[in-house]
Amino acid sequence: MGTQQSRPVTLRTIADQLGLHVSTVSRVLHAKPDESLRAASADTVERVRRLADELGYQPNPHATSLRTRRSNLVGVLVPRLSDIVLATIYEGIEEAAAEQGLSTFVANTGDNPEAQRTRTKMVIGRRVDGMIFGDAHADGRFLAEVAGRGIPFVLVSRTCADHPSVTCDDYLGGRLVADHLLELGHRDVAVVAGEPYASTGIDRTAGLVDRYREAGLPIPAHRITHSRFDVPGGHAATARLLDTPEPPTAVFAVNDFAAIGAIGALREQGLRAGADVAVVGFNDTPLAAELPLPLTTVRSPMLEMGRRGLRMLVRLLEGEAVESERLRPELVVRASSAPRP
Amino acid sequence: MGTQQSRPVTLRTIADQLGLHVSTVSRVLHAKPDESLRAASADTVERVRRLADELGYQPNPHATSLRTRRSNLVGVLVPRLSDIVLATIYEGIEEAAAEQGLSTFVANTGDNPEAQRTRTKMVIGRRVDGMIFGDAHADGRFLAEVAGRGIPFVLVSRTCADHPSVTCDDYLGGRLVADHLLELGHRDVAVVAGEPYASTGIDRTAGLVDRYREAGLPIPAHRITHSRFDVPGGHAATARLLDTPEPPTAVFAVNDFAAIGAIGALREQGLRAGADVAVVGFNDTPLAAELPLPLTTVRSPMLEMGRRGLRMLVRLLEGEAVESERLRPELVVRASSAPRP
DNA sequence: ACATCCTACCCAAACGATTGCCCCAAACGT
DNA sequence: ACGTTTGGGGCAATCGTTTGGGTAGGATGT
Repeated sequence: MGTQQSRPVTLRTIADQLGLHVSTVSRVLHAKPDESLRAASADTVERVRRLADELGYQPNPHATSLRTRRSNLVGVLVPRLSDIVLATIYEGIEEAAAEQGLSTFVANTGDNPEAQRTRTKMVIGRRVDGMIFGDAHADGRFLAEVAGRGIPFVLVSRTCADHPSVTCDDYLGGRLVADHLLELGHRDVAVVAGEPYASTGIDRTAGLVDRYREAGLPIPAHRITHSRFDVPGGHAATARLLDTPEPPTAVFAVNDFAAIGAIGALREQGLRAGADVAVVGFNDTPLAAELPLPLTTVRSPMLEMGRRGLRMLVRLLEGEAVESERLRPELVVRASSAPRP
Repeated sequence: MGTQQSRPVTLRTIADQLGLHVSTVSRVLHAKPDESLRAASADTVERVRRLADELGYQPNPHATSLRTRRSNLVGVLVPRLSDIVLATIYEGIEEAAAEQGLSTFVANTGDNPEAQRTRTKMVIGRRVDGMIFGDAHADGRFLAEVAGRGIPFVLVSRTCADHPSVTCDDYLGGRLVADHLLELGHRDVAVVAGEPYASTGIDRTAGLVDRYREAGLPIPAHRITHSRFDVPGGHAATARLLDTPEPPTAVFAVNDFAAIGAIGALREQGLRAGADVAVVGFNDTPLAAELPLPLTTVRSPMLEMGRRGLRMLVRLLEGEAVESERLRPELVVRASSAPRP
């Protein structure tokens, strides 16, 4: 824990106490084993190390960053941390960052372009080494700007153009859902497709739509509607989808929360989710399994996505060429998806 | 947006370009109106300002921090960001921090004392000006250590000893629940009390228990059981509570997620939440209103708690004396709390 | 005409760590 | 015996800001 209370211990504290020069102490403490051997005698190395942790020495990161032009900081932008999906991804990022000795700044942008700009500027002002965006918009304008300014970054959760990203294979996820619903006999499915600018929703929808088309059952446009990624969003969207002479026999919501909203909307119309209408979500958030009506959903490796995203950024910062990763989703069948009535 | 791409623009860039000394530029850019007037002529001030934002100058925070020994950084520790309650509180913190020109580091500790120690150390190593703990443990040992080291901090969500904190008035919240259940005629209520080290659960429980005692209906010890603050935790705890000859007619779970778990456990026993057994949660998370069985709960001002927590820390850093704040909870009655059958 | 006071700046020393270069002494080679 | 290497460290500049002191030249006061 270090015995110091007021005076911060610096390299000089140690150097003076040992009659050495700060540069020597710096080399001893900083360099890897191979280096420190030629920096000082084994005996000196030992004395320096011992005193350093006796005093609880911790290098001043501001001084280091100033000198090295490397902050060991990364900025993370997400739509909302109170969305458990992004929160979990961020947990992965933070975990991996800590392992690498990096720290992260995270900020919400609410998917608002202006906030994206101002928050990015703030974060860059803090001299981060790189950034991770969890709120990429399909139109890619903002990210093009950032790339143009030479800031290294990677994307998580959503893809955009060919910026490096770590995502779930959302398209495949959509296909898995289609396979499942086809198998259950559903010929008429509606999609709560999420925000139109999010690749997650776009790709999940595309996967399902393509698979249905391949099965000879093209999904008409009026069966697809956009929505927010939350409960009220899913509720409203589903209400719209049900406002038709013949309601669909299955609803695919591209997000678990939207799916919960969908269940609510169904109930409101006197339809029983899981019996009259199959409902499938996406992400397998912890709640899905524990709902009164356990939710069929697609598990996406959120924590892993965050971890890999950070490691990809690190490789990028080291100058390596990186390639986008697409993680494998997995269908989890539960009670909410019933066979076609 | 700044026209620079590679060479960072510093005070010197501006000074050289204007034939001034960096110190002059620094004063012009840094000081408040009253100061900058005596730092340079109105004309010079104007030229400096114009060039600064033409070049998109952003002060290097590492240099500033090194010099001033103030980092404008605050560290935040929470049990888990993927818990929506803490995530929301953190959003409030981050929001308020941004308004004050501060940045935050946030880390999960999982309520694990060792993680609390190592993460705190990391954060302090980053030279934060102060900290906010959302994971205080009732036993206060760790926080006493931190206080002993002279790190300024405040608590949010949970209280501990007399460290300054911003919390919901959890005790009152518990009483509100008791009032409600008493009014409904419930004479036999069980409590899913959360983690034993969290003041939230402790106080909410105490509020309910005290009120019931005052009503002449003391709650026996076997009606109270601890649990994790999540769905499986609430499920398991409720299962234990139901494993008795005469099940209670109402269950108070000190957290919405635990309440959802409780509803599941009831169903498993063939009991209908909201009909056979009243269920009340706490926090009024966005889900509560949207559940298949809308949940009676107590609204706690989570975002506001975060915002106030940060502002309290700022006051503390400015040397003001601060006093703990207890925010008002509000009972929200929904379908899950039925009158006693 | 002299001291005095502003005005509008400049100087230089920090803050703490990193790093290319230099240097001294002992050891070594031939 | 003398030049060369090597082991063990010291020197000093540098990163970008802040801030407690100057100081030169003009205006002001008497």
